[in-house]
Amino acid sequence: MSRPRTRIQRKNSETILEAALEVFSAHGFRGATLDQIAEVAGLSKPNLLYYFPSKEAIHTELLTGLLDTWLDPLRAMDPEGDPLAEIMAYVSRKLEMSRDYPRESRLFANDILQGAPFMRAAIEGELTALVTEKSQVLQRWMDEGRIAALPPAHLIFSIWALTQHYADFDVQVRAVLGEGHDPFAEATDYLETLFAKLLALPRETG
Amino acid sequence: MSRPRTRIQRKNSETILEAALEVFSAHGFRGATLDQIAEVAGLSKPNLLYYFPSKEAIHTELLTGLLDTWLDPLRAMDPEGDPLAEIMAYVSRKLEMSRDYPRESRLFANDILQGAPFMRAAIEGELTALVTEKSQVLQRWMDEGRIAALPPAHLIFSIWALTQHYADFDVQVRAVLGEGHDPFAEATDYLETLFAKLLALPRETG
DNA sequence: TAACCGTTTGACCATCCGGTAAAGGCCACG
DNA sequence: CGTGGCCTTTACCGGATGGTCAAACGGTTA
Repeated sequence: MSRPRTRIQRKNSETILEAALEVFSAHGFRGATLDQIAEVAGLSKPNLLYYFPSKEAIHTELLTGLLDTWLDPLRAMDPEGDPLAEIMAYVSRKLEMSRDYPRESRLFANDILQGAPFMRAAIEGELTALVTEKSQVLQRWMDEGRIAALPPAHLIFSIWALTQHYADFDVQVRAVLGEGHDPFAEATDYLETLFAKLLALPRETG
Repeated sequence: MSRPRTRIQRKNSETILEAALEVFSAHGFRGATLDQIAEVAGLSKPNLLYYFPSKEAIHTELLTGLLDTWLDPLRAMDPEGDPLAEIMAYVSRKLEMSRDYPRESRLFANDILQGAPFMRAAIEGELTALVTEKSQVLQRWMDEGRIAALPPAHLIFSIWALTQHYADFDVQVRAVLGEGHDPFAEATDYLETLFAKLLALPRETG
């Protein structure tokens, strides 16, 4: 189903993947059922299996199809740009992803939490390669004295952790903050402050 | 089974809960099966159900039994202590929990990720109360000018996010870092730097 | 209009899984 | 050393669930 031919195939495949995202992200792979996905998609279960060979195939296509999108913000970090601005923009984009695409965030989180049974290959390949590449950029910026010197990989981890937390642990964040808070608006300010302080060059000791 | 009477009851209940922690944290509630837990525990499935009334009862007892332990590091933050030292100690303890009790971290993460079907009450009650209490302590420290002024709840979120990341996303962290790294040792240094910079009082503008 | 082909569905199957029943084993106590 | 009661197991049940199949549907084309 990777190359849908007819219009109806394209439409139904998309409908199914959208429904699958909804259900898989909310219940995990094992916790999701084809019946649930079928209901959300407005299709019958055998009809799902006309478009995809199995439950696992739907899940796999979802993950692989979304991975690129998920890594785009990091890819967009420009080695020729201004270091601080590039990193802040990356944090900002990543937090927007958490706000606008929390289901995708949870989908990935579910898998990685359980030892990445589905994403292991992508993590060890594509993702590690990208982080390695961008770590070198960060390291160069640090060597050039344009941002504070820090372990680049851990800097990236902290960006992931802090931004994805607001998507993955949304219920907890909202419960703790209570009514009358906009978690993402507050997080935007807070993370901007945090990374500004973290990356600022240490003052000359006088 | 909350009050085991005989020695054998106590032992088997503990064995079951230990096995359940192993299996639930690795596969989530729905992904775990009683047969898996029974196998890990070295008991038969009906035997599990002699000690606990249902799969859900095992899961619930696990969660409630571990919640207090999980919140202990935050509870231990002393309002009368030195602000920076207290917070740094909290970060340190929380990271140690991630290192020494990753299964517990994943158990909670699994539930919250999926909307906290099991922990919702505890999150809205106990956890929110504790965070509220400690937020006031942090706010006072900020008002007294002893640490940088930041939104207290978000400060706590960032401690959770950054420390738990190393437990919950362990496979990803290790894949990205590659061989020859000690994620937790490096994280200790990195997070110490991060929070030191974050909490440092802004210099007088000269 | 008839026939072809992509699409949809109702009925069904096999397996997995949480849970039950009842018989048998085993230990502690008298 | 026997008996009562705690513990364990074998066999099994019923519902949920992933997946199959063949028939039916419907739109496009000759």
